[in-house]
Amino acid sequence: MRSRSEEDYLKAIYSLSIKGSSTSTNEIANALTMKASSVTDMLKKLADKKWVNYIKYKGVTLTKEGKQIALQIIRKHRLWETFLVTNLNFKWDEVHEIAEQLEHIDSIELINRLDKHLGFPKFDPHGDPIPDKNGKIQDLRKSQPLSDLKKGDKGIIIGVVDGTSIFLRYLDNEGLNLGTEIYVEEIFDFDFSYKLKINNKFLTVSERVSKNLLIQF
Amino acid sequence: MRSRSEEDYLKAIYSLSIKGSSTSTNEIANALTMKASSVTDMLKKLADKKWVNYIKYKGVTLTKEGKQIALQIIRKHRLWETFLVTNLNFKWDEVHEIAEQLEHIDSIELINRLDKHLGFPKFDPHGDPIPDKNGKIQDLRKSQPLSDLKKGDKGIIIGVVDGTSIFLRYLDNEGLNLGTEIYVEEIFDFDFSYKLKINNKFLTVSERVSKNLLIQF
DNA sequence: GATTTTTTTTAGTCTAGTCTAAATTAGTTT
DNA sequence: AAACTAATTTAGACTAGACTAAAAAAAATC
Repeated sequence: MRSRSEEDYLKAIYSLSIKGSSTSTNEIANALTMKASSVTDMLKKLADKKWVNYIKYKGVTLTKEGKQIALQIIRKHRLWETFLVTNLNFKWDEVHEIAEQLEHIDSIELINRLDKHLGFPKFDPHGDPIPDKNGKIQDLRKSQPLSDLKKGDKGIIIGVVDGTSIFLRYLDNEGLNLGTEIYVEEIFDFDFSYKLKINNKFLTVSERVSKNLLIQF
Repeated sequence: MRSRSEEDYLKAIYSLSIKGSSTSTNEIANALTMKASSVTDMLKKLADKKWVNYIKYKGVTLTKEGKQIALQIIRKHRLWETFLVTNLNFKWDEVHEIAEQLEHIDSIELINRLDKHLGFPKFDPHGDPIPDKNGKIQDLRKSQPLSDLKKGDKGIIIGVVDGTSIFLRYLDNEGLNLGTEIYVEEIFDFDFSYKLKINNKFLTVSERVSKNLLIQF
């Protein structure tokens, strides 16, 4: 069996290894808000269990098995988030902490039935893809940050780059939800802020926000 | 915050103290399959937190606060079981282990929304009452074991005394579900087995079973 | 390439929650 | 009430998973 702690490490290593191959001790420590020495300890244990390839001072990668475990945890996390939003009417910025707990519930049967109950969704409420029971992830929908759009372009919001709670709450507040259609009315040169038209109302967002919003094309 | 272990102890003490007031160290150890010495240790910790009244060698009772916590865990357990059966189509004998995990998920908002989603059920799939958000339990539905019925009596199955998995699986197999209407066709003196009529079919159950099945009257 | 800085590992400590074995208290029997 | 038995507690040990501080290795700078 796997401990909750082990699962957290595997998930973190997976996320960090998406960009760039090998992951460093410090990166992991940072992601989990732990000390580097604790990470070193755990990496040895994970290596013993053949879930990671670990060479002292040289960083770590997931083995096939380790990657598969990480994908299953992400699958659980995203399915539970979908459940919370679509069945229990949570807002998409309220579900992360609860899903962090639910993702460790151990029952394959449970998660497969939940998947079926939700209609085998391919994307979670944040627009992130949900791995299937074999760990396969549907190709990401083609998207680009809002900051790549030009004046006069239009598109639909399908996700965010940085899913922190504060940012999601901001979006919700401004009426920027998944599926919202936007039109670029104007781009201001002096600060690269975007004036958007949404349902015939106008809203100006900062450059920072424009880089965080993913638009389908 | 409460650890999972602490919650398990409080729940066990609650269950054991339903019949008889004070609970002994050994009873708890037995219920949790642990050694008595471990229980003693934990009882001291729970007493420090004012969740139990503990006097060395004299057994233990829950404080008001401890009882309230236990009731909330039982509430979560039974709501999750209801969810698993009514929404995910699990059989009632398959849900216990999963609910044992889910009952420790920490979010009051989650459980209240789940309660609402399920239509504020008063009883779980085993016929056990579900405490409300204030810990109030609806009066048990009036019931008696099948073994108290006489020839010619009829009634509806509304619960079981001993909810072990083997027994529940047996019931399911024989078509004895919650809500099933039964008629006592015959009682055999030599072994006190019951011949029942169910949907115009006949089924004979042992004395043991007859003492475990609760019938509404 | 020698020196300094940063990263990583090692060594040793701590806590929660378990255990075994020994000691103590309570309950029961004669 | 003394002696035995059963229940309970104490004392000491272990593991997982975290930490701090010091040592070692790698990377960066001069």
